[in-house]
Amino acid sequence: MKRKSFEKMDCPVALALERVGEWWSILILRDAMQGYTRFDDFRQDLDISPTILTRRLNSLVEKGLLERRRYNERPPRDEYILTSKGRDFAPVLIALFAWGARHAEGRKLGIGLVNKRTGVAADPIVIDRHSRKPITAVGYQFVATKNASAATRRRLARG
Amino acid sequence: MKRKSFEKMDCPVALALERVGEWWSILILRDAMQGYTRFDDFRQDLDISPTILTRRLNSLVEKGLLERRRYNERPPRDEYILTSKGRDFAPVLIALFAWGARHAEGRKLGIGLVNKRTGVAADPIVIDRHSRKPITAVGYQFVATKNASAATRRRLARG
DNA sequence: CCGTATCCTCCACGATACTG
DNA sequence: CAGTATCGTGGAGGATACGG
Repeated sequence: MKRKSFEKMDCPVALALERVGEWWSILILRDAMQGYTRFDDFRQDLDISPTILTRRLNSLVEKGLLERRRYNERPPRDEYILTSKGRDFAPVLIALFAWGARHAEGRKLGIGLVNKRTGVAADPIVIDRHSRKPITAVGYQFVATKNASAATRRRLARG
Repeated sequence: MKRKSFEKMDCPVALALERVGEWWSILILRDAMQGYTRFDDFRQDLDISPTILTRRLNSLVEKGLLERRRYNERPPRDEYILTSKGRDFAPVLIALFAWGARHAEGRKLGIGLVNKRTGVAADPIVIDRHSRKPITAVGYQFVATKNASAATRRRLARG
């Protein structure tokens, strides 16, 4: 049988799960936050089959988390850009990152949130107390890095 | 083909997804944070088939997010309690809650994070700046409520 | 009340090949 | 480079019945 839809549940958590879609979508969003925009970049980074990447990309566009933007007319070339709805998903990724890093038992991960350009590590969870907005994940790399500072490592270990 | 495992990816986000398991697991964790502990409570609240509930519960126990605790010997009765690893997942649920509430287009949800005992609403994302620890979700109800204050509603709408 | 056993269905995902 | 087409599969999830 088809999986029961969470759509009718009166709970934002269930709604969110329903609307994001599938597991791959979350990793695609992660990549998008790092600045990935093109099909083959996603494909290579995720090691995902092109078929399923097409499906997930289309689904994310449909659901309003990504938007397709034509950047070349002949031949037609599209790139996939985060919408504000998609960017709003950053806190979820940050929370997942923190949990995954903290409970990566048996894994020797160099961990850190690193700005790709500057190489500077940031806290995985930083909320501006006044604006109540989380620091956006755009520009930060969610992948594990070998050169995370000891301080960052300690912060992550503490949660 | 079997879905590719995220286990070998060197990214805490992928690891987290792999270790949580399936979609139902996340809703089960949500319920557990509300204080649900027993099989039939989960089953009724989620409207999930008993077969799959058993599977997901066992999986969460295996993965160390829940622990089984016998509370009655004859007949044998178990309840499912969040471990610290499971409790650490609260920020993810809070972030999912916030995102889902904010982007519940076309849904008229009374929204709020409400303490079940006191009925007091809380911010969906509140991080203590000094301890850097998010307020635990235990004791708070993630379900949508009709009586969320206008202020809470506005906070949620702002993100 | 708390599950397990059995059987079934569907779809997310994969492999591969091919096109503008 | 950026996809689509085709075909196949495993496992998550479901229905139902049964048992301690």
